[in-house]
Amino acid sequence: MSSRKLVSTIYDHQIPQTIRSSLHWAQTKSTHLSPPFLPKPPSFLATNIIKSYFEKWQMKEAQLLFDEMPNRDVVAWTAMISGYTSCNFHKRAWTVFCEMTRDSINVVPNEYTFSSVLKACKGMKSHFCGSLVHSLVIKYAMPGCIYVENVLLDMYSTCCESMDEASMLFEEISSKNAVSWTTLIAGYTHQGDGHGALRVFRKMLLEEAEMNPFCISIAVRACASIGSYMYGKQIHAAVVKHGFQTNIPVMNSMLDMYCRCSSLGEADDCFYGMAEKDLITWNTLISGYEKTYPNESLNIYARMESEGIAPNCFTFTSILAAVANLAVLSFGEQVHGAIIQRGFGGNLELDNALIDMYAKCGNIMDSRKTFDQMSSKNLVSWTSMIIGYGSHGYGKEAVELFDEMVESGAMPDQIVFMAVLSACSHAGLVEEGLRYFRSMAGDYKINPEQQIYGCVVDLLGRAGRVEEAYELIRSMPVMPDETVWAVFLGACKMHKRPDLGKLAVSRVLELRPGIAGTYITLSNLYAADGNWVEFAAARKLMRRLGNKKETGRSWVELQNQIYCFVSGDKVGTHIEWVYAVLDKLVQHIKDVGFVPDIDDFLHDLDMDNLVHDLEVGT
DNA sequence: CTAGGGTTAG
Repeated sequence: MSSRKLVSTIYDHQIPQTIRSSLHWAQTKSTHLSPPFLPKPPSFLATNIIKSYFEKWQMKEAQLLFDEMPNRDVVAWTAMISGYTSCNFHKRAWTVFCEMTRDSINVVPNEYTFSSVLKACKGMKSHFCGSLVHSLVIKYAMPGCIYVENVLLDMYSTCCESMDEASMLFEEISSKNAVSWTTLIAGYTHQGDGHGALRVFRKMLLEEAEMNPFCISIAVRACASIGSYMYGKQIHAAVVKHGFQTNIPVMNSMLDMYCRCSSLGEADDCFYGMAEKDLITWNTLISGYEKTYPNESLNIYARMESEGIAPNCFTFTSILAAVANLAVLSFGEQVHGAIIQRGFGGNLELDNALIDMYAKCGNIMDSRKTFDQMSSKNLVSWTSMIIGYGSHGYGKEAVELFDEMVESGAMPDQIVFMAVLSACSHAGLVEEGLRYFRSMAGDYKINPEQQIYGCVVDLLGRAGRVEEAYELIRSMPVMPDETVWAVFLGACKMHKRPDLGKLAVSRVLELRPGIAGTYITLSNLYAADGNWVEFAAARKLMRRLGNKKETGRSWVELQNQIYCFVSGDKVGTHIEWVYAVLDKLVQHIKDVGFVPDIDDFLHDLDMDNLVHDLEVGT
């Protein structure tokens, strides 16, 4: 319906069903006006209709009506700005604001206008627009209004790289309220500075500001982000004290906190203690179990379905991650089917999770198919695909995809560089990898982090260029951490360089003592040298640590059955089939000229037992 | 006509 017709229907009292409710609302608000419809429709009536259009996401209708309003006051303008913002059309909201300022003879923005447009700036992540509005706020002598101050705070928190501007502004607010505190804490948390967030939260407690569920839930989220079980537990006590245990968002973030602090038992307690749960509650538990117990994660999902709760995109991304961890292709395909069936096909995050799932389940073709069919891609999409190629040994494809990504205009980050570097490393594309490494600082002004150095050390090390890898470590602008040395250690081991290897071991032990694997490698280095005294000493040290290297497991999926086995397995379901397949594989790799490295195997099994026998004196 | 919280992917 055109707005002209709409206006005439208002005159004719033929109110369409769609706007009857809002009109009714307007009438009850205007009982002092008699008759209810003035010769010209009062601005507030049209404004309320505009508002109700936006609530139904009917932006065209709202705009049409606004365009035909004879007297557009500040309230109508603000309704347009806030309406577009609430529909996530932030740029459009900004344009409306600009139009409004051009009409400044007839209309002057007020605190409502500034609040709305600042929210749009936040949505656009535009520090430029935001500070422009800030200057207008000052010009119109608007500071002092707590609504405007709080949304300015929020805008600076989201649009700035650091929290400096926001916290400065916060200090200047004379009458801070609970919203101001919550906004500041949320700002720190969302920027990944959990410690900063908790510092502010502590200050808030000391100043005895009003405590409410909003603030608690974001503080708990801060605990979760830094993995602080101690603080999380303390805030849990405060939650009980304030009687917030029935608040679902509070308990959801509490649940998430326990999951991220790997206290799944307490997460369970939270979950079962909740009288009321919502979809986020279930999703949080499913995603909490996904990393460590993917099996259990799927069980929880099954329980959720049996209780008649419908999953959403969040649910399915966690489920796909669980399936990817389990690497069970047949299950992954079923989940993919369910996703399409429920109408979640084409969701960006889900497609990214599908790429990852198919790659980890060994079906790189379907990863690529998913990737190609995506209508829009983000960095994660490209990275997932490159990691998939890399782990399948398709270095050339990974490199090509990276170049294609750059051509498409996407801005690479550390992680996607790690992906392409590790793909180069596994495929032996040393020169290509080094070129990418140099381009990071050269073309993209990215300072490589430790993990990038780890990748390049691996790249050189695998290719046998151990000396160059060592030189790279020595030339690093930051102190190499234990992960870099550990990678280097692997290269020393692979290319039989006990001299540099022992150096690497001592660095790893200095920086991160207590990892059994380091001692194993050290002892193997001595074994390769024939130095059995040192070998035994290293093994002894390791045994004293008491922590064992996690057993590596392998499994094959055959006709919808999973057959799981470990090295040296003698028992298991159809273990003889496993060995039959294994024999064929070994024959095949021998045929293509591969010589397996059995050094570790010998030391780990036979020599270790020998040392043990010597120790106990048998 | 205006402000703050909880679950997803590399």
